[in-house]
Amino acid sequence: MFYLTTAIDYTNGAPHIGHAYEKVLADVIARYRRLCGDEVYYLTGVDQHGQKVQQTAEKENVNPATFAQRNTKKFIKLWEKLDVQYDGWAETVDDRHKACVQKILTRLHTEGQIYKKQYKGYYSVRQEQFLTDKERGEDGNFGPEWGEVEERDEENYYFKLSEHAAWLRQYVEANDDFVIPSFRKAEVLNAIDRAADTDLCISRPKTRLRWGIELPFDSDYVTYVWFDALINYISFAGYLAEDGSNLPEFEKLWPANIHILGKDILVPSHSIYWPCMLHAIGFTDAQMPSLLVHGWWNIKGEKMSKSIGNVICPSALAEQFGPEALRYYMVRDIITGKDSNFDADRLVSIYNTELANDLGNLCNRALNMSKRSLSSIMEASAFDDDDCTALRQSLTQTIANYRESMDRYDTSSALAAINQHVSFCNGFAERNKPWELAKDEEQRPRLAAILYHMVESCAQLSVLLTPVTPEACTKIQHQLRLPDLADKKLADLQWGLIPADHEIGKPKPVFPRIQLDD
RNA sequence: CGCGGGGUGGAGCAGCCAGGUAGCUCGUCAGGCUCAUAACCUGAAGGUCGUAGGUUCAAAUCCUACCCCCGUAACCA
Repeated sequence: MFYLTTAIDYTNGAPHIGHAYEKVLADVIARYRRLCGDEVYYLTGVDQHGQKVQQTAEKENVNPATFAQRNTKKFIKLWEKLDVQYDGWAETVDDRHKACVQKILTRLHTEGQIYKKQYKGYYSVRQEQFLTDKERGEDGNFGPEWGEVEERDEENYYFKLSEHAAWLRQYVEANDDFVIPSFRKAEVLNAIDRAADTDLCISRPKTRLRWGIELPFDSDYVTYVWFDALINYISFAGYLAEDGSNLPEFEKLWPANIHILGKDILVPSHSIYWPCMLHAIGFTDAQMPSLLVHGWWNIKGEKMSKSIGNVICPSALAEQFGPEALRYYMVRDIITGKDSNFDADRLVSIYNTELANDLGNLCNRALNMSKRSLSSIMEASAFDDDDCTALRQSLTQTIANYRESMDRYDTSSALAAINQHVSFCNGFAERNKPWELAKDEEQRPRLAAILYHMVESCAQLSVLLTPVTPEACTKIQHQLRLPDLADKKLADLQWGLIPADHEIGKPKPVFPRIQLDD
């Protein structure tokens, strides 16, 4: 079983390109694992609790549940539009999730992992947060942006994070695949040292925050973000689930093969709090998940932000260019783990060259020539030569490279591998000139072999590309009149997917070029 | 003061962890082809791999110092 999750998105606003990237990346990986023949469980969802949601809802004069639900719908709609197919959907308001959270809190409280402590400090009423010395200006006072600042005493509950720091350090040092890519490891180790002597506040008094899960041992408090949001990864996987809860069997899913998340939430939440929480609950080293950390899409070199006003709406892009063009771009023009610049012109350029001109055109010319000179019958031929052998080798190599890259979650080079074979096929056509062979009846066996090699390539490529552009691949398979290709696994990709004397269908461009008007 | 990432032909990037002819896509230029989605194929020009040292037979890749860009600054109760 391959269990993967994404971060759950905060329902305080509408989804942007970063949200879309993460879910599409996860979807591509999930579909790839299915192609490998794995059983896959893909969990994603939304984080609906918290102060921001409560505040924004109040401003709009609706209750937080309604507000959160309204935004949740925007996410669900987008995943439909982008053809993101998940198996489990996590909403933190779900009663099954709440029950799991409360069971865990009860247990840790009973075991003394959670304790109550008083804190005294300066509190900004406007920002609704305590202030530290870092918030002080150069003159030592809190600036006007904080509004009225008052001294407050407040009691809260803390999780004994510090007790797990030593364990975590040795675990992270010993396990290179805990954080992927590995260059993020240093960051995590540094953060562990900083967290070593600090415990984690996990509550808010209801006087300040009502919109959350109540502490099972103190009804004056709700739990704050960590013990709510992070637990979704196990609660919706069936951890401590009641009978009849309609959740998966936890033992089958856990540990998660990968939690996919952005670099912004690696430290401290996912790389420190989460493993320590799991450790506190009793999970062993072998039961720890891996973290696949992706980078950000920047806009013209700048971070995307509402205040700059450069936020990109994935839904509008999907409508303008088509969901598959967007999917392809998002896993092609960024190296998993690193940042990249989002650029609609590049999206169009990459789509037009790689999908329309190269692959789409290859399919189209192969089918069209077969139709014209073979009446669409892929007749058997005994002809073979070095170039045909080279094409078959190229395809074998492409599949191997594709797998190797996908296994590292490097979607960009996996697609590059596909493109390499597409280029080979287009060159193959130029070298063998089937349009000339067709004029000479004596060349018929060679003609049939050349076209077979091209059409067979289209068939195999249509399987390889399925995780990224499922719709288009279905279209190709339909034109080949081989709908069964949709059920093929990678292991089935042996030469000869096209049966001898099989009749293929009519060509129609599957990746129409995108024309920009201006 | 910190921490993380980055500086590679016009543009965008890979390569660096496990040193050994500098690679990819786009763009540019010159040819070719005509089956195809004004597509496709071939060839060419273009880089002292941020700077300065060091290690080595050999460094984009390892070490040291420095410069520049981006992000982040936990815990915030």
